[in-house]
Amino acid sequence: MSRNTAIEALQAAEALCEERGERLTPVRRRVLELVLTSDTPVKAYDLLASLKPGEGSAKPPTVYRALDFLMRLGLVHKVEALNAFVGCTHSHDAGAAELFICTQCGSVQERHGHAHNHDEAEDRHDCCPEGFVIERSVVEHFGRCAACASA
Amino acid sequence: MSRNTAIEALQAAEALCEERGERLTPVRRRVLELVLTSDTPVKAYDLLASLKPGEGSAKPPTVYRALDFLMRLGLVHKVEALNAFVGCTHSHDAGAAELFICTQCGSVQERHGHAHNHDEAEDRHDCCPEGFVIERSVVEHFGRCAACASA
DNA sequence: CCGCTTGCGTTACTTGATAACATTGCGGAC
DNA sequence: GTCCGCAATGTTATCAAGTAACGCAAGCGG
Repeated sequence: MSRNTAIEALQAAEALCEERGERLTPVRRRVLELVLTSDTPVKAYDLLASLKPGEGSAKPPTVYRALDFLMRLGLVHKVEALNAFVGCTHSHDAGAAELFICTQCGSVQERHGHAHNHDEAEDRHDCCPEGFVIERSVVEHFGRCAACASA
Repeated sequence: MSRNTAIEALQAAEALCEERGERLTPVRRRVLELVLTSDTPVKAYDLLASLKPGEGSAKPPTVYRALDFLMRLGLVHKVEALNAFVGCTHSHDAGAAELFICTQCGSVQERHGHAHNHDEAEDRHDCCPEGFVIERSVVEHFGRCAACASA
């Protein structure tokens, strides 16, 4: 993510926390910043390593707690197939996110919508087992982004 | 998966290996059997534990190698969000699998199709970032199956 | 018989994630 | 102001997931 976009996203995150009465503490802010400024998904233990240089502190729970918080607010998403995390700059009330991850350059693009019986339900029941009620969806596409595909 | 379905799937697996010139060795067969006879996704280390009772053998690589083989043949799928594995009884030439996992009873149902630019490409490019070429998709829906939802 | 490939055993280690408990700091009740 | 309680963090320890690297043995082709 570009530096400026990251800064805007950080400010948006502050605003969101303010609005929701949540606290964007230093650790959480730092973790969010690290995720946002990376242009590829970030691993939890890389975050851990990036946090340390200050002192000897920063153990796994620190990172995972921050990530849990950020995910709860929809500020970051986990890429399940990579065990890694990406920043999210979309409005957080959209439907389930759909991720497109380039296996060559590592870039990630996010799209929304495409809900089955999530929101608009509609006539997609031919896609869902009869009676199944979706609560959470994981949709991750791996391939080549436009730039890498044409290279 | 019901006992009989599992037996049929095992026979189908044997046939598939025969046809492809692949070897369904004892370890591989045993792992497939364990995955098929479970009615919920199975964790690698549970498989490991299930394999042991014979002797002291069976270390992680044994299980992961068997699982890699079975995935390569499309006989099992990995549920990325759970780090667990499920058996697959579908014809293996279908498009990307779409999994529906009940968070209450753990049952998994599989559907196919729904390819973006995978096979039929068509007019779904409004769903994909322009120019993105999908190679592999992970689609996992979590919620309540019909039985659990109505309970 | 030789050498190659494939599968498996084994050791050791890295990475991913969480449980459980101690500590701190802030805000409200009084 | 003091005390209580809670949310966040620190800390220790451990479990779970996955892989690298090496060696051996069986099968097969020449």
